[in-house]
Amino acid sequence: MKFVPRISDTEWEIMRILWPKHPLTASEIIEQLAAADPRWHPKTARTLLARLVRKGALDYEARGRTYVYSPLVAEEDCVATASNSFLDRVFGGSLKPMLAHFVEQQKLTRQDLVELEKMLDENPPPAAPKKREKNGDHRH
Amino acid sequence: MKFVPRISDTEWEIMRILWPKHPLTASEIIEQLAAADPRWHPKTARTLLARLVRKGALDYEARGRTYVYSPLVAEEDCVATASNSFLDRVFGGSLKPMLAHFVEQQKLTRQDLVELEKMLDENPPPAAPKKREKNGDHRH
DNA sequence: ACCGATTGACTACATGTGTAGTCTCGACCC
DNA sequence: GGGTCGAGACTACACATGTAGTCAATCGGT
Repeated sequence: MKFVPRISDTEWEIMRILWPKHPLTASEIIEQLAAADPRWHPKTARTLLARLVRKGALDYEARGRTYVYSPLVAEEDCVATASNSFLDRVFGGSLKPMLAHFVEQQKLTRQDLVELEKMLDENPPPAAPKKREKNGDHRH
Repeated sequence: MKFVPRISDTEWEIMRILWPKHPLTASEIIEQLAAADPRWHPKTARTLLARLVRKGALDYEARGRTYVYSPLVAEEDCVATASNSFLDRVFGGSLKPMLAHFVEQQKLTRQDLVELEKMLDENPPPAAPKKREKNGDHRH
């Protein structure tokens, strides 16, 4: 149960830039954000970078006069946390209704299912499957 | 593209009580919430009910001296919205990485996949598949 | 050496969210 | 009929979030 800070919607966009490639300077990050969506304001991005650092999601290191940023938290941990939280919130924690939803939405094709089965073949489940920690204790 | 208000984490817990069975009085709702998690404070629940009404997610009707609440928005619409938003945020909008994630987490068994295929058999995809609206325009 | 551009630091601010308290009034119990 | 209790109305308040502005130092160019 690694610690992952709570990452907000817009903050995710920044993390998803840094996970695949880092370290990056603020301007490099801002450039990528703007490329994906020109509505990004540089100042907004810088604020979010600072917040992510404060939260412990990113770290930076001075390189000359500027900083280069890198993730402090692993993508897979954040993804797992966000997925569990989504699952609990929207589908009461059970996976099958979620999948059923995507099948109904025609987002999921037979081809996808075949590929997933192949993944299972390559990734055989261990004897003792991990159990998921339910209920994210959001109240204090 | 039905309108669905933004529903917060805790508000979801209330919606998920009302969707399967309604109308319900505030006390009935509070009772169910407390049964699931005794940390729920009645006042908190009432505040959320009021907010959901203000947002247009719920409606109420006086029954004697109290109100009975019912959803104004369909569960499937809210689920679809939340799912798309989650998918965009965490997996950049693509379903397969998400499923891959759940397979890796051993949350998804071969049995599940078989059942999904059965669903596909019963629910054959139409000739022209719906396309998903990307990008939730969260900036102003 | 001076000027403008850039960088990070700090500030701002409306709105949303989680959590709950106070206030008022009518209903019900003696 | 007076007290109590529960319902709903309104208020509170800290923290998060999206969005950006101001300020001061500095770097690079001329």
